[in-house]
Amino acid sequence: MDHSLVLKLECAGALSATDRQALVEATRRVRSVAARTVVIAEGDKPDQVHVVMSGYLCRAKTVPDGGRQIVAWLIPGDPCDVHVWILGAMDHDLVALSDCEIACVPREVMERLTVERPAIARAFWWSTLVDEGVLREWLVGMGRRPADQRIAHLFCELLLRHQAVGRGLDGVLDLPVTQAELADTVGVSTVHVNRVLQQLREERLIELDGRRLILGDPERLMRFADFDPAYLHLPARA
Amino acid sequence: MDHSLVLKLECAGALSATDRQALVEATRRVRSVAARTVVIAEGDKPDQVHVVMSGYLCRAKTVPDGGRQIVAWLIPGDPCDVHVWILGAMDHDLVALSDCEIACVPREVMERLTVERPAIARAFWWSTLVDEGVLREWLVGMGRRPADQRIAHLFCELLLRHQAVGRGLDGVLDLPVTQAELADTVGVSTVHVNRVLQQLREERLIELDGRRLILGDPERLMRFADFDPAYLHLPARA
DNA sequence: CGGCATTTTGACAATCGTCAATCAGTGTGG
DNA sequence: CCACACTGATTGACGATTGTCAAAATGCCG
Repeated sequence: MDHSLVLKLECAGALSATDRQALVEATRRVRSVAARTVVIAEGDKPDQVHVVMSGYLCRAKTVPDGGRQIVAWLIPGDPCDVHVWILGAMDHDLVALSDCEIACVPREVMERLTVERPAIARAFWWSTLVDEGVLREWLVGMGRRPADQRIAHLFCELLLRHQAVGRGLDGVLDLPVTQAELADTVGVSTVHVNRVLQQLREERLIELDGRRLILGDPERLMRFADFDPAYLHLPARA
Repeated sequence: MDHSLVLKLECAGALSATDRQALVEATRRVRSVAARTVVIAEGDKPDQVHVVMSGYLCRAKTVPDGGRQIVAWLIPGDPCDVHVWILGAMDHDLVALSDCEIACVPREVMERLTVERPAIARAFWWSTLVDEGVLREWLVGMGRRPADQRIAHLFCELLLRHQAVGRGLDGVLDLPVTQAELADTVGVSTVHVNRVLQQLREERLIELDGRRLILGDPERLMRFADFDPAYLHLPARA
């Protein structure tokens, strides 16, 4: 019981044993990727679907002044770009935030999977709808929440999403990313991220040493961050 | 040649005459809605797809302190929530920004349409992928662009999206919304929106009198806003 | 004319960015 | 083992953008 994609998709509803088997088969071909590798670049037109098996990927857009905005984090179990081939070209980059492993599912395999297995098609639909929900919630954060709440909110989200695929159940997450990457995510300067993290540590809301994030009291952090998990559309907690 | 939904979906590729006809049929039932009406509330589980026929709708999320963040604008031709029924419940409100007309397509009709007509199914897919692209671009704006560029960027986007459905070809858009609603959209205070609008008017980048927006030199505005239309995935300009 | 929503203005404060320097950790070559 | 380089974290001073509060002006509609 440890295949992230299966666990993730089962958040949308139970799958049959053969469905699960088909997903495991489809993701057998795995590629290892070093941190900071650009997996898909803006302008590309990929012909396969990627699924994160371990580590973190992100979606990022670059702005003319050299800045960068990260617009999504992908964790194990997350499929990327289930239907990219419908668009002419990628409008952003897909970049490895940490060392990670990525399964590559050719378009034909993907199409067969969704045509022959309605439960899987539906689950992928669910996944993209949730991705949209996450984007909307991030937008709310950017528009209405100060930087400290935004960062806390991100940590809450990462915890719940990891727990949905059987990780971080003890409140501990691997987080091998730099403060600059957090800054690109929450839309503030590196310096300000640093100050905010210190404050969050000060108030004992988080422990973070550069590669491990420990959330000792998630409920308190969620209250601080004004975090309501509804937008993740996860099944009720066991 | 004036059905917004048909024009919009044909951005994804040409449709056959019978496909177009089917879309016109499906959107025959129209509902008029006054500005500020909540069409679908957070927590609802709607069983029909809406399509904007005239006016503006928005997606909005409310935060505990009473604030509100608008996370999307819907203009004529835009379908909303093509597959909502897959999620348990709406995680945000759908609200009329202006008086508008909305077609209501029952779920069964929608499912028949997409099952029987692959080109239409594909076009709806394209539409949701573009919606995601827009969300990502807004996030970039919130994170990396100052308020004046964000507002200018919004205006550029509205112009191009309208032009894609045959409106605003002369650079003039109806915009019967308040500065407070613009503020909720770009994530700044009403006061600041006011100051920014004055500055944009000062520099002759826009004309705006409360219900009409005139963009006399769209190219200049786009340069100012750092606007790259690629994320809208529109077909090349005629 | 009299409300009412909206826009506009000004003064002041808070959040956050920029710049520049320092500190800490890690890996490499001698 | 140590000097060195390099990346990332931290700190402080200062400034810019933007928020808040409160009031006044404008426009709309009955």
